[in-house]
Amino acid sequence: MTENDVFRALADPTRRAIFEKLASGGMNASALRQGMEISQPAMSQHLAVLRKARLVREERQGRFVNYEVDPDGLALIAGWLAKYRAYWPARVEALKDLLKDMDQ
Amino acid sequence: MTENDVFRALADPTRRAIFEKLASGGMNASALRQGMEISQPAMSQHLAVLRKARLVREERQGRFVNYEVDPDGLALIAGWLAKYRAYWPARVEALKDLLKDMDQ
DNA sequence: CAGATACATAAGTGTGTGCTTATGTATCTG
DNA sequence: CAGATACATAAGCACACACTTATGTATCTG
Repeated sequence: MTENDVFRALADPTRRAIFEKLASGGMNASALRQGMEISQPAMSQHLAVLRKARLVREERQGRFVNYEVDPDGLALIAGWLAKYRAYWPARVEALKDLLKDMDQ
Repeated sequence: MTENDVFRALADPTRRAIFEKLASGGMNASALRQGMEISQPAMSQHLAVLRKARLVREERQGRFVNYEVDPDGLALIAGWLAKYRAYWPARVEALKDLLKDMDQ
């Protein structure tokens, strides 16, 4: 898992769609394919790229492999972005509100 | 400028290096090349990609073209990341501190 | 105006990427 | 054990990408 792995993984729209789907709840590779018009090998290859970037992690459950979001990859992006936070001051207040919400 | 433009622009390590250099202060294309072992056309092409992604914007000054960070591209990444903020709760407090600092 | 400087664009090339088809591996079921 | 199911991996192919060399365009200077 390198910075390059993460950015390259997110550079593909299909992979971002897969990631987004997983963000709404973990599921196995077959379930991920539902409504996505993508072949089984293509999905498997995309998941391998996302795994290498630690954007996703697997957990084998018998015959199935359950996938879920791995926070590590996201954290790397967040860290990268934080370095340039000086450039989006207008959005600071909005972000603060978001964080306030996260406290429940 | 689309989400795809931004992620694809950041997928290249040379472009991230260019962006990072610009983040420490605007400069022209020739100055950007200093210490970067990159040809003039390659730099120009990378800057075109970053421009299309609105990660960078230009301002012609006579014979020179001054480049600087454009917040719009960064904001798009920040927005994308915000959708998945539920996955890095451990870093919320740290982020809050960062935002507090930004208030000066 | 002529040359130099700063940058952009065009065209060509090797390599990487995302797909395909085919096959392999692991687990479950009868 | 045999077949089915879930997924991974291998190999090949078309296309995108990052580079190169060559040339174009705009601005400055003498």
